[in-house]
Amino acid sequence: MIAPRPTLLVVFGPTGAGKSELAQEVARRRAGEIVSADAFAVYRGLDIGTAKPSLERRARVPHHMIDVAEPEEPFSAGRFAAEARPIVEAIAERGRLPIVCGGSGFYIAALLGALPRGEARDPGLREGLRNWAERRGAEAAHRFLERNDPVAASRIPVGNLRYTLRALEVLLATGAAASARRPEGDAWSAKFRIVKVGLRPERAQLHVRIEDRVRRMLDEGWGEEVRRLLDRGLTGDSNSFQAIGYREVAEFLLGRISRQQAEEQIVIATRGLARRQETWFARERDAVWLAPGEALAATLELLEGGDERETP
RNA sequence: GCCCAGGUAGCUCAGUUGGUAGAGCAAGGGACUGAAAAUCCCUGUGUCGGCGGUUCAAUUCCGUCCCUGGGCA
Repeated sequence: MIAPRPTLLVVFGPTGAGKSELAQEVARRRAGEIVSADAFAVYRGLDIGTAKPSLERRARVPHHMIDVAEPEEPFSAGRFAAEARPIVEAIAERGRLPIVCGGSGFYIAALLGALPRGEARDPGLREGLRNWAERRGAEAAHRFLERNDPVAASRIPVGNLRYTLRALEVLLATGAAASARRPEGDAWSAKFRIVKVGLRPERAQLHVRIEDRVRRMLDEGWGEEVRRLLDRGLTGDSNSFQAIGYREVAEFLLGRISRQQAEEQIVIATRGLARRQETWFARERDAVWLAPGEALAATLELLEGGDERETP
């Protein structure tokens, strides 16, 4: 007999699949609170372009991990996990249902224990490595990694300079091979009975939804939002500005491309994102996969019985 | 109506001094240990506008027709 564990609902799927709507409805019916797992909704001021839930929605159901960083700040999966965990715990302690909901698979994985302990991060070193690689080339960087951490080098394609430099950063910052670092495991997540729900919309339908959504975002003032960020001095170097669409909208504001071109480019980029998200989530073996239409009823069913009372 | 330039992968185009063709983008698949909406890897048969002709062989040469853009009337 193990101690009853509180339930943690995790909802994921590609952009535009209807995750937020599902989480919102479940939260209302099961006294839940939503912990957003979205790498860009963490930023203040990025609202329309990140499809952030409206203030009305947030007033009805408590949301967390939204607007927790300034747009100039760097953010990371590790920081997300560190900040979201106490929040999830607190929700459960209040006797309410924590619902982690988002499309950033890496963030969800980090929350549940996929990252090794210890940041092994060094921004100064990273910058130095980047400058070095700029002069010596990606091949040289990869060769250097090959000599010092052959296992990591064998897993990283020569063309993926970002991964190569990250492995070197870990190596130089900690003195140990990046490939030797082990995920922390389920030390934290074992505290919960985790119910994973994956939304799997039909591809063609998802594409239509994405088109509609991008157009609506532009109609609803995405341009003004980007204008505000630019006026505030935000540049393309900021992490937050890597969010899909922000560069395109900025280009449009500068008159370099037409609104239609911006819209098309954003739709294409979003489709690519949705595809990569599906690839990422396909690894989730213990998830229940649902079509958006049937998701609410099925999810409530899965939650039936509430927290663990008996173990079969 | 005449002249010129084009009609090649879903799109933009390259190319074949005659031996049935290739890039970018799109699309699809995949990887992903603190930038992750990021980063990277893999996948290219299409009546080479239609029809005739020359040729062992035509998308490539010739003729003709159709379509598109520009110019002249």
